[in-house]
Amino acid sequence: MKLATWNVNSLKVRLPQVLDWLAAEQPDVLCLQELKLEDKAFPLAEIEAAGYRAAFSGQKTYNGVAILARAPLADVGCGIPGFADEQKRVIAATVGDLRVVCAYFPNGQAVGSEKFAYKLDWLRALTAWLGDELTRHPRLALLGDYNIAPDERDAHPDWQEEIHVSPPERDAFRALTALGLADAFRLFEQPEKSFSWWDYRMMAFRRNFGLRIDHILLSPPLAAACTGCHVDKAPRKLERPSDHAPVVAEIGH
DNA sequence: ATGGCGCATGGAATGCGA
Repeated sequence: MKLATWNVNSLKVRLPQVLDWLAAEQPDVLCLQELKLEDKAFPLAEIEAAGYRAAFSGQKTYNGVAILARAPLADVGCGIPGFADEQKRVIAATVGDLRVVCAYFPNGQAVGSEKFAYKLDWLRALTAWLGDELTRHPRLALLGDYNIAPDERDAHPDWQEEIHVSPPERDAFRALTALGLADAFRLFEQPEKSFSWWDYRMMAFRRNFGLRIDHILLSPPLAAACTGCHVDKAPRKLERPSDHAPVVAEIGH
């Protein structure tokens, strides 16, 4: 079974790339972030024609998340229960015996800003909810754009900003793994300077000036069955790419 | 210190992302 996550930075613009990628990679589950479109504009017909079903929660201009899956999606929920938020950042669904949570974590803008405080509040709420969710669903995967580079290896040495690498953000990431969730990427040997996002500017992709901020966290039974995890840089090389690349994890039976 | 690119909105210039 193949699980994947991809921040597409506008599903409207990236739909042809998403359809090509689905056809080529045949994931069982693909989580999308930054749809940047309202639900009425979601390209459901095209995705169903590609052999996938979809659960989605979108809004105009910003945010927006979706789970695409070959199998039916059950028990769909949007947002973090008990955390009032107009920003569409979380969607969860059960696919077979798997609980899939797709999340677009807040950017945070700058350490100490209002948006940074929101990021930390959001992370606290997410972590508390997932603690509950794990008791109900032992086979759980949290996929998405975390906007956190968990440790030193996950940021280019020349990354100057504090955002995405600050101690409070990394503490919040560790609070998630402390629930028992494993970073699928780090279950395996990986090339040095493996990243999942590269700025559009400064020829960042060509220089591999990036961050690893897109992650797949797996609960213990899934981590035990995980046979591989990698970043697929191919879509980042296309014309008009998203600034993020897909991350893929393979799970055995 | 700033902008640099791309996307959205709206129909130019601005906000935002990371």
